[in-house]
Amino acid sequence: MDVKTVCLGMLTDGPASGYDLKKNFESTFGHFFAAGYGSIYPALSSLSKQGFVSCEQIAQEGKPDRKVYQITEEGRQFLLKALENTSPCHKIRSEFLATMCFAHLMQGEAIEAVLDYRLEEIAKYREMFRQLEAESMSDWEEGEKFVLGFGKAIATAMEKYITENRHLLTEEPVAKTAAV
Amino acid sequence: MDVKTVCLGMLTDGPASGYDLKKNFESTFGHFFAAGYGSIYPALSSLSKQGFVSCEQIAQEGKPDRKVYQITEEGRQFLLKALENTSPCHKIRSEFLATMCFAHLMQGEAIEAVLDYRLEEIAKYREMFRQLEAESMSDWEEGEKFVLGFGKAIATAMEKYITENRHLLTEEPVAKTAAV
DNA sequence: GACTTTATATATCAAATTGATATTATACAT
DNA sequence: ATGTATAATATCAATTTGATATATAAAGTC
Repeated sequence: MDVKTVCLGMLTDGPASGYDLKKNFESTFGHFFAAGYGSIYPALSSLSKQGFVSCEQIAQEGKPDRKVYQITEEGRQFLLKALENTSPCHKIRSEFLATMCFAHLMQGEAIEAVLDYRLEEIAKYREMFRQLEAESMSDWEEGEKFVLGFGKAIATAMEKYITENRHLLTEEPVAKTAAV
Repeated sequence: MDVKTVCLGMLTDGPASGYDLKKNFESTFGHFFAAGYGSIYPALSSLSKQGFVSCEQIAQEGKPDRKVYQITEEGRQFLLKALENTSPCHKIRSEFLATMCFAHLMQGEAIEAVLDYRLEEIAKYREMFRQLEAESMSDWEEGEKFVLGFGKAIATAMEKYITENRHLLTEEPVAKTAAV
């Protein structure tokens, strides 16, 4: 599943512009499947060329025309086929974990700073989840609720693990010859 | 932190060829920071041009020359500077979660298949962690142990969440007008 | 004995993606 | 006044992905 397919999926919820989709990516989707303008706009032109979306151009004063995309029947069929893939991947790209693998080359303070930063980021996620639940959860599909819960569960597990195990990285190791 | 920096970090463990580094990415690193030949080889040539690694070319019969790279003092300095970044990111790209967001467009059986596949993948991870611990953990740096533990904790949390919440996606929702 | 897969080793390339930047106008703060 | 946020598009170099090409030996399978 690429950015094109995800955009198509978002359009099943109603017509939207590239700008609208970007907001979608920023608020919720982006936390497990990121995309920027650099991939959204090319995705929409490509979908348009393939006939999977139609585009209505709306003139505006002072701003560029608003291009509102709508999924077509062919687009819907393509999406349903794409969703039949029973082995979608789940990948992590973590500069955080890569950095921690090299902790032995770092100063204790730098390690602490990295861990603190990660905990802050996790706290931000949790706050975001909390707000989403309070504000707009009533009209969500079950799938979206499942995904939000998944995010919460992982965030909790990460926070717990880091808090309980950070001492492994920052305490001075016992000298290996101590027992001799 | 890009592939170049991670390769440099791996070379602090001793000289290695691109092929060797790829094996490293496959066995452990790849599970949180993937890289293929298409990024490893260009990374090594680039590091070589910058003087961060030196290269010894070893002739072999029947096979291409083996190019063994070694980190230089300048490379080590560059790496240490890169590790001073106190806000390394941790990103997820999950076709799995994206698919689940569109579960309402899917057949119940397809949803089950996707969830089962994910659970199988997690089981594979856990088995890999188990093997790594049994085989080669004694000579690991603390950082590597921390990262392995992190992986295990997340895998456990994902498995638990999916098992306990999959019914949300596959059970028929109660009709919304039932209470009327 | 024939055949297939795995391991050794490099390299390249099109396509996708990232992250930043450009453009232009309104509106709201400081 | 000056900066920042919002609305809206678009482009681009650099990076990364995933696949493919090349060539040989060893090991496993039928």
